[in-house]
Amino acid sequence: MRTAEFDTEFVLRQAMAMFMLHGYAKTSMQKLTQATHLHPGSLYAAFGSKKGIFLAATEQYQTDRNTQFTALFEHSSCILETLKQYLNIIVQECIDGEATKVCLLTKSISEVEGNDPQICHVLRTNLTAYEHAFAQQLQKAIDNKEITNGRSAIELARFCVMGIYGLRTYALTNQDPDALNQLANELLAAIS
Amino acid sequence: MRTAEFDTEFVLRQAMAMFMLHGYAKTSMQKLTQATHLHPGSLYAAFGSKKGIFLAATEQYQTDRNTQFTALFEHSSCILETLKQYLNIIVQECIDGEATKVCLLTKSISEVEGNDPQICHVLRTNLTAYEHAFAQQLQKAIDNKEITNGRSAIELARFCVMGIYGLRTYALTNQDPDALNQLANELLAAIS
DNA sequence: CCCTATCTTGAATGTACATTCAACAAAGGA
DNA sequence: TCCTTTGTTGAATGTACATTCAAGATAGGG
Repeated sequence: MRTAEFDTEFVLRQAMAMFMLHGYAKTSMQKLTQATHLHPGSLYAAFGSKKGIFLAATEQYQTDRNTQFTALFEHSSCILETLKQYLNIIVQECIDGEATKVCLLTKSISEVEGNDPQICHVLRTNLTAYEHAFAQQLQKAIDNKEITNGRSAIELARFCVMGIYGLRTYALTNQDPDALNQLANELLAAIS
Repeated sequence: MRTAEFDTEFVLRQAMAMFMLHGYAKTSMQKLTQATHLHPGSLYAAFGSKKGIFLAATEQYQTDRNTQFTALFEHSSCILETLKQYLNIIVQECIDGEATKVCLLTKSISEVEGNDPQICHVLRTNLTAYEHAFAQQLQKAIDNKEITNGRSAIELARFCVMGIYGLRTYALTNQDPDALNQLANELLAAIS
């Protein structure tokens, strides 16, 4: 027998970074072998194909993001305050992040839409789960009476994720921190 | 002498559609020759390279979009009402458009960001011009006293385009017309 | 200590791509 | 009419890619 030598999480996080930086199509197997320090054969043995690597990286991304989200909101007494923190983190990622400037899921679904229904379906499922995670927190805020505008948690969650998608895209056109912070504040104001 | 036989606008609009459907990287010269009914040599004689074709298509896209925008707002007596119409058009494009589901500029800048500074710069410039066009209309609405919330036209325009970017991205995850229309209404409410 | 099952290595393979170019066609001036 | 200039054609070129695979390495069981 012989056991695999590499750390799957490390490999997937490196791959993830490549896909976020260069997109799905322009991330070559060569870039992936360099970033992961694995040879083509090992990557193919572990993940089957470039698409397999991408889907595994996507899953790792979702896991990591979900951990971060849960940690932030888990013991929050004021949901709106925590949401504000969350938006600030995103703004910061947009300003000084290299890979984290983008969301792997939205960047990829935009690239792949109409070309690969399988990848699209996985990405859509993950993004819908993200929306639901927001809805859950916003429901708590409604129950709390932090939010009293009569709009449903689902409705607010949709607006929230739409705002985040827009904010990240807008940041590609304008990196001014003041503008981005103002947008984040306006988003928060629009749901409270 | 001999004169060129093709219609540049037709060629660029066909190319545009290919780039919107498949993205920059996955639009091969073969797809472009098929869509434009031009042979590689003619395309290269006219535009120099694939990048040249893309940049020319981008310019045509901006021209077409600007014509549409201007036509809609030119003789508008109620800016907010016209803005509502504009958002409805976008929602409709998201629902039943094939190529028009996406904005060529945002889709491309998201794909190409970090890989091609030249293309990025052109796209950023065009998207900034788009934002300014909004600011101009919103300034009219402020002068009109249609909008009296004290926020500047620039600020409102930023929020507006961010919302549109987000709406288009959100539509890739959820095609439900009710959800999209509601988001459009909430966006409008957030700026009035 | 050796054997075998599994992992690693990286050169080889075939394909798809962007780009070039030499041959051909047309059009207008001389 | 013919000649020159410009447009058109599409096969040929070299490159970069995803994927494969045979040879080598390693670890644990017998």
